[in-house]
Amino acid sequence: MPTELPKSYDPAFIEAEADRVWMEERLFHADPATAGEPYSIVIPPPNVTGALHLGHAINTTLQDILVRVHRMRRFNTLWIPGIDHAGIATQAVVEKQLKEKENKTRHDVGREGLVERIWAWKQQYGDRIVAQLKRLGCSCDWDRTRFTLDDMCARAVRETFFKLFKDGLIYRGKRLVNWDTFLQTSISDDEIYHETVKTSLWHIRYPIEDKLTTENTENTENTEKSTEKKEKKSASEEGRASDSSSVSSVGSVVNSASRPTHMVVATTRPETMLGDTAVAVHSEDPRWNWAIGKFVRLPLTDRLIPIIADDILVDPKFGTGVVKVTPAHDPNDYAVWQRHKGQPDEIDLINILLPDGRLVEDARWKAYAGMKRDAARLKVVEDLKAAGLLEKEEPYETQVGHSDRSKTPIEPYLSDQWFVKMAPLAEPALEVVREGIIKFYPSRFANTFLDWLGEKRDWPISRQLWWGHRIPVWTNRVGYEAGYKATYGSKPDGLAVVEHRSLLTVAEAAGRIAISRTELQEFICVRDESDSEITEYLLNWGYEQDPDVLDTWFSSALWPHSTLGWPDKTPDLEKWYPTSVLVTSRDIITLWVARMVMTGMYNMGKREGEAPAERVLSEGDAARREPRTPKPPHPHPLPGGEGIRGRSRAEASRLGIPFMDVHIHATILDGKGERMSKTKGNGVDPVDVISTHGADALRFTLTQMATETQDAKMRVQLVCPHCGHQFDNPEGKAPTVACPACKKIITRPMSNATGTPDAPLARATSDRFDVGKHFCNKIWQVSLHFVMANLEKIAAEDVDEMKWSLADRWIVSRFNRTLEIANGALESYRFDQYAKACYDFFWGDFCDWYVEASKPALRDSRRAGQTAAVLAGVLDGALRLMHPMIPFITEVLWWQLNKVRPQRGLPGRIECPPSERLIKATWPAVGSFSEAAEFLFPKIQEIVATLRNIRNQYNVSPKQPVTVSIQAPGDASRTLGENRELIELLASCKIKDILPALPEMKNAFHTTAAGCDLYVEDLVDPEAEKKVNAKRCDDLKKQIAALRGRLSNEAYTSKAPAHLVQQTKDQLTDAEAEAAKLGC
RNA sequence: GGGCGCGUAACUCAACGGCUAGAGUGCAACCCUUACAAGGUUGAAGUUGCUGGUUCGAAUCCAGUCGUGCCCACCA
Repeated sequence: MPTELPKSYDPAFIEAEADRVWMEERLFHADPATAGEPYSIVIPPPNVTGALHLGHAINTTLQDILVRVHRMRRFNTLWIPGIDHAGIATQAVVEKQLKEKENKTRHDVGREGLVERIWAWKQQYGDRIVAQLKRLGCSCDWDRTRFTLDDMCARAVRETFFKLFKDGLIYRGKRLVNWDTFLQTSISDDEIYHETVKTSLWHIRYPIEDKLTTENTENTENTEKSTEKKEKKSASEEGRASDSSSVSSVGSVVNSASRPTHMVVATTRPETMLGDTAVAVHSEDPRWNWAIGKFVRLPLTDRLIPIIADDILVDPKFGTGVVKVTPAHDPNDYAVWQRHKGQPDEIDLINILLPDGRLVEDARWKAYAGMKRDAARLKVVEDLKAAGLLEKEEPYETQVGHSDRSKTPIEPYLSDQWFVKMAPLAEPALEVVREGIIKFYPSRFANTFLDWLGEKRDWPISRQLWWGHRIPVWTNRVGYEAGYKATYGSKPDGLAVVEHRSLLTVAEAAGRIAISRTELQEFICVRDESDSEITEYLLNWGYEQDPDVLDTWFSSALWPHSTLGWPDKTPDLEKWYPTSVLVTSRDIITLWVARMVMTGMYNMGKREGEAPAERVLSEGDAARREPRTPKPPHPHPLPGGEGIRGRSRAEASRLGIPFMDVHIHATILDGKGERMSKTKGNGVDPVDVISTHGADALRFTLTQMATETQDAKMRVQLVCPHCGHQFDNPEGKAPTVACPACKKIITRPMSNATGTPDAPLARATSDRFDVGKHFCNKIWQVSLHFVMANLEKIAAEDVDEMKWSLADRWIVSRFNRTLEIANGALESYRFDQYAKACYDFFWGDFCDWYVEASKPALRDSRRAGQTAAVLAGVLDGALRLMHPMIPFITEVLWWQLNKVRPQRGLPGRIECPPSERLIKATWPAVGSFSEAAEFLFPKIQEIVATLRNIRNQYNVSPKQPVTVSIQAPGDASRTLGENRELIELLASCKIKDILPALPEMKNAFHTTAAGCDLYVEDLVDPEAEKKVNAKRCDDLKKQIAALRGRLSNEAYTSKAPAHLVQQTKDQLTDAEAEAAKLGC
């Protein structure tokens, strides 16, 4: 470090210095062998797709605060950083780039080629993210940086998949995916945008037939199995239908003569009727419930499909009350199919589309086979018209989902996917949150978790992508024989097949593979990626690895234990799992938090014997259980050495839960109240803010904004790269704008914009961060140029509290009070309160009052020594207190303080054990208070404020001292007398007398403060006096009236707490006394 | 449609059911006072969205209502 620190606050210098030392001395590095209770956090891994924005900045700042506090509290603290590979988003970005730069598709470069390119891209952008985190001051253990697609995570993924597969929790099933018929791939929900499309709503007649005709025409159905089912079904439905008509309410029985002969359904996609397998009505709709169990003849196909009841799908008040059901091509209808599956009224599922959007070749709709969707739609409508089955066609506007990538309409498309069964995994996860073993802060977010997980919807985990963890399942898609023949040139004989089977059995028993079979296929999950013996063998037998990859959340779900080395029993895992807290934003409670709890418990839970993952809470648990909604604690100290929480770590460890607390923090919004995101282009790069305000200012401001309920809105401004002018970011999405000051063109910092020589890239920032910058400046100035400058001049002497002034005792007590508030705030994740406590203390108490009070004392050789000691002790404590929030400035000031005054500390009040580096210093302990000083000093503040007020009212020049006499009751006059000099300095006045009784003061301005009479000489102006005092009198009168009213209310005096009643009485006495003095 | 929030000074936000509802910014006046003009002192600024209820007492709790935001499900 250079010997000379810059005179003015220079964040860039400070950040570089502190960062260099922290890195050189590896002070973020954690070692499991070190002593201390474990404290650990895993970072929510940012997506590698883009640069970080302020949302990430608040998230990581809060984590860093917790990490640094615990490091100072002597926990063995680890913060693991990392990045998420972000499946589809990343692949899409690279594919887009490929198209733009080389005009190639992914098929041109092939699977390996594409993945290689994505890795290269990842390297660049991953490094950028890490660099951003470092600039923010995140004290992550960079040696442990993980990536969700690195080898370590891959092993955990592989092992988890294998376990789930073996336990029968992974299965193959059909699912409706969002299918892009142009790119022929499924896409995620996030990549769909909805567009309003003008189309028609077609009303189609479906003729009703009863059961008799059914059996005659059933032959048109193709599979023998379904005929069999249908007959059974029809019979049972018949029973049910008659049941319902006899049971249901008035109006359900309709005269059969009036019954219609057809049903009318409305649709915007008429071609899908070819895949209809039912029509649904509401079971209590009197218009239709008589028809449940009967059939309709599906036009154009001549198929009979059942009329079923589905009260979830059908809203009887909407439209005709009849809904066509096309399970293979509509998500709601698919849900109907699922609901009725295995029930007596089970229905079929018919796919009519090919991956390219043409209609499947099928005897049932020969006329349309091979046609494109839109052509088929036209022809279906035409044919219905011709058949007289089109009731009407009306214009209609609807929202149609489009693929963001091909801009073509999405088709819901049925395909084979892998799923994880949720029920067995979800139940234990629900339990630990219900029981408060995992706690949410704020607590209301537990509901989000519970509601979502409570649905236990199976989790589709396969994605038709190339970027991700490939599904480790090999399938004999082509049958053994063909594959075997392709490899060995002949069909396998019986012996070979038997040998093959037994080899598989042996491998399965050895835990190398797991097998599941359907009638048509065999699925083999290979446990170890490096087990090439098995995989080569399988390939030779004609097995193929599933081409899909896993949902990116599958690897994220394992993050807390995979990053610590699981499945190995590493020292890291032993030491730091479960992690202490998860800090994240509310939008991924379901996608991420819930899944981490499930997989954590599944992989890490210690099951005794055969006991299932579910557990029964013991009595001990119940005793330890705390109320679900704890009130934010008022100042109280952190519990001693047993962690920031009182819950048992051992229990959490046994259950395998990934973290004990979940803190959901506020969301950062732009000036319009919209969430910051890359695609919207309203994200602000924290590094830009660091360049304009400094990292500490950024962190302080974000901490202050981290309230419990309110999201943080901030107006975004651009900094012109030409002239430095700062102006509001104009609305709209134009990539460039003109600077209002110099009129030159600049590029807006949107997504990955880089700017051009003509239009350089602007920085985005916000004047909301001024608070932090001003605060840091204040800290710098007072610490370096006042406190330390004085400490250099004044020799250290032993602390002797007997020599302390009122102000000395007061500031030390205030420090401890602040520390107590900060501890309570941090314990309940109320970061805003922590920031406010620091700010109020440092600026409001220390700078505004104590520093001023110390000035006369520092000039007095008898008092200078003690005052210097108090200044040093308080500054020491304050730097420790604020370091987690604003680490750079406090660290650099700390070094200087060490030089200037290496030994400091106020025994029993503020202990200051020395430390070379602040990051390694201890967190202060709450020392004892001075109640008397905290009572008396504010009286002086009040008198000073009143005198200042009078000066301003009278427009007295600051250079012109006024003469003041104070009449104060006995004790008070002694205290005031001791602080005469202080009052004189702060109020710029000259005090003549401070006495219990003053002679009559005729030529003086009279007012009151803190129960004393103040007389300001030479300011005699009855009008002005009246004006100044009139307002005070008004207030007093109102107050007296209110207090009297309260006391005369018997309900109040009898029901309100005694201390409040007493307080009211005291206030009344004081107010009346003051009113009397002022002659109100 | 379901769920969760929010509505307090011109702006951004605080405020365990209990002192005259606070702070920062902005605004006004005065001050380059020997740490700091990125500063200091003082001041103005509020029917706590609206209506009703519970209570000795409501910004706070309850009901309704209007406005607004987010998440989820989305209409044949």
